[in-house]
Amino acid sequence: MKTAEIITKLRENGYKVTPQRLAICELVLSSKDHPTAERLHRQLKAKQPTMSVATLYQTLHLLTEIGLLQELGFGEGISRYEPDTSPHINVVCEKCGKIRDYHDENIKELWSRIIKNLGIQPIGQRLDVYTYCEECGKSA
Amino acid sequence: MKTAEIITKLRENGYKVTPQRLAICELVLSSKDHPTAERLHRQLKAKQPTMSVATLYQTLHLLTEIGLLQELGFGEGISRYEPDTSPHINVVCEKCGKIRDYHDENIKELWSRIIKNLGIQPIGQRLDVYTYCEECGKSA
DNA sequence: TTTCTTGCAAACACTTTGCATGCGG
DNA sequence: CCGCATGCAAAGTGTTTGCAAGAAA
Repeated sequence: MKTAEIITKLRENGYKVTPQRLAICELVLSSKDHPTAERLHRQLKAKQPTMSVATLYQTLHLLTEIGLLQELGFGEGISRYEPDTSPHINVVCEKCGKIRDYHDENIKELWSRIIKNLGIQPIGQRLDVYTYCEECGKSA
Repeated sequence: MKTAEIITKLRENGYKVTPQRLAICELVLSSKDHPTAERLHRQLKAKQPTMSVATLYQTLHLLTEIGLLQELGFGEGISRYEPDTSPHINVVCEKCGKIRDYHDENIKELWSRIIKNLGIQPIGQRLDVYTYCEECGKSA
């Protein structure tokens, strides 16, 4: 997502555009590896040393609010953030916690059929599959 | 799950059978409404006033470990516990947090396709749909 | 100028840990 | 009797809040 689009989205939803918000948005919306808040904060501080966790969390929440981000809560109080909000499968390694997104047309089709049967209007979804990734599988 | 079965399961996995563990197991394994640790603790204390949170969490973890329970982590550090570990959909209300399980034949089909297409042996899954439940939908 | 946002620190909620006592097998 | 389990309280972790100062529109 381009910076210009982000600015538009923020303004559309009544949020002011600040350097902090832009930095957070650009980082998290382009990330492919489901970062934690802690890691985002660490990366952001490298560029803007005064970046506070309060601002980070506040921005993550507003992005979730306007549908640009999904928060994936795991046990042990850890949340990871994911910019891909379309229906797909999160392949999660139970050992190292790595997450890989998996898109498949067949699965999407089947999923929409299930949703239709359910007879509700979903505002989001989360499809996790827990497994051991290749590296962890070998050592297990 | 019957008490006798629980005892067998615990022993099979090398865990001692204590009154606390039995009480926790009987409560959580028969619960249909995805309780939080806090609510379980409150209910357990009514019967056994000395029941500690430490024991509760330790037991919840061992049940997860031996596959009798699934921990559903949400944002904000809240976990809910679910005794149904078979593939099904958690219909979660975004407003009140209520969770309803949904079983559907297509889910089995979805599940087997995931296994085939991904070429992995999953050790668990989590399928959430976020929506507004009937009561909350009306007021929204 | 007005309102929203920031950054800091303190507060918070939930969960885990350390350790002495106690019970299961 | 040995070793794991319990209960308590303290520590820990990740997130949220209150508030004064600062920036966006």
